[in-house]
Amino acid sequence: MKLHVSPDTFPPRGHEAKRLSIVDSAATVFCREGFAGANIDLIAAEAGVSRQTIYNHHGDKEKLFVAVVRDLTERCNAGIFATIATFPDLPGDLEADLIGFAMRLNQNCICNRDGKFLRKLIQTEGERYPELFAEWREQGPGRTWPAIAARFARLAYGGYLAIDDPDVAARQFLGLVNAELQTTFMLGGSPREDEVLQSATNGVRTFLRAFGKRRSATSVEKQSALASA
Amino acid sequence: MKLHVSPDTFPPRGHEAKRLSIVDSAATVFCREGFAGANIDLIAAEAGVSRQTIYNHHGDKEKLFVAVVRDLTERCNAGIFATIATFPDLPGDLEADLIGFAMRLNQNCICNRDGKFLRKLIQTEGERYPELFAEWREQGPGRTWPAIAARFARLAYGGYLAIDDPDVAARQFLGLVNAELQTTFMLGGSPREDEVLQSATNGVRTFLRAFGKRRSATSVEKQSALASA
DNA sequence: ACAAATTTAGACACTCTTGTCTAATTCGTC
DNA sequence: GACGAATTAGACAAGAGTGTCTAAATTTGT
Repeated sequence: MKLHVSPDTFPPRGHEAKRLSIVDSAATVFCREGFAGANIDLIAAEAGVSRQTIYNHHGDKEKLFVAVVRDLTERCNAGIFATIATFPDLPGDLEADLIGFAMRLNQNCICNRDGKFLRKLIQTEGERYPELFAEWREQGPGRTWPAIAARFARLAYGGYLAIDDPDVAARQFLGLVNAELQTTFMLGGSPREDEVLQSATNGVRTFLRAFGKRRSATSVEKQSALASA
Repeated sequence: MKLHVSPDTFPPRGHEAKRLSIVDSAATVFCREGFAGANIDLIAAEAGVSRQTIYNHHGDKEKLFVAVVRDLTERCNAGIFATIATFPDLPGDLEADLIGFAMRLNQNCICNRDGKFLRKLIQTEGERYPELFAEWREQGPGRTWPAIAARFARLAYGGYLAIDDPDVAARQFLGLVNAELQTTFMLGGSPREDEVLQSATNGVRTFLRAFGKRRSATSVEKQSALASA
């Protein structure tokens, strides 16, 4: 009698797989509808799970929401630190290397599913859960920005850049590299890869016009415009 | 018949005054609670109006929301264009003048009540009303960004700046000037004035390191690093 | 002061959602 | 194959919110 109608998904694998599936679907729905607009039945349907299972796992709509944010924060942070590890400490072509770094950061941490969702949840529900998002602020920007700043400081110390304040430079790097994506980010969309590349390229070029030394032998051509002053 | 030149002086009671009060309170509540979480009774209470009056004026929760966004877009745009009119076309001290412009833009258009609310509504409900926010995109960034770019182009033509692409430069100017306010913006907060000034100052300095000519006599020191060629 | 228009408070029907409960079914594991 | 744990569908109570309606009170124009 019981006809298990699960058209797209695999049959229930295990206990943890179900938990993951729930948090995943919850993230999707919370982002699309907002906390108040999100519907537990919809989350359950999207996760291919009965409503009761959600309550068994998380107890409460609010607890589920907190679990979603914690999960996203953790995964995003891991991604960012993994990407920071690829920062070019000994650049061959500084411009190309920084563009590559910016692209990895955007594609793997900011424009991907987790990054988009976390950003949206912070924007929409940040004021309602001050302690939760204060935690994000400490764990996220509070740790990643200094880490990026340290890498820029190392480049400056190595003679590749002329930087006064590495913290300011790091924030400005991020601002420049994302300068052309702001509107898309606001509306919750995902920029196409060529848009990301365009923004990163323009951003890095301006960054290097401000902070670059013509030292780094390989990219002499790019610096020539600067030198033509 | 209703052609009265009446001196609609006080806020207390009037037909239009009530309409304004409703839209105002609705903006506050929609921003705080999101569309789904917003409660008509709460809006009515906050506006000092009965629930029925809201339905008389706007007919519908959704129509009320649209009225709020249209209202905010219009007022914000007016503010931005008014501020663009103060752009320094013939700068005395370029750095100081650009910092002043950035401060006016931030304080009067981005960090003020209307700007904060509009930004939040776009972020939270943008995906649910594609046509409404497409309209905003055209009327807002679609018109203000080129206007700012034109001003930068004029500065470049006047020999004050070395800019390749004025549109890119304009977006990067905004990105730099707000680089240190991103986290605060995300969480829906209002940065303190000294934070805004700090970000604007740092942003403009970097902008001028990238695009400035050492022409502008007053800020020679900052350009010296660049000039060390 | 009078009449028309507007606003108000409250009741109301209706829908939707949360979270609980139960009994049947399925899964994991031995 | 069998047993305990997890999952399921469905019904359910309780609460909240929207939008309508009405009769009374208030404001507004003349």
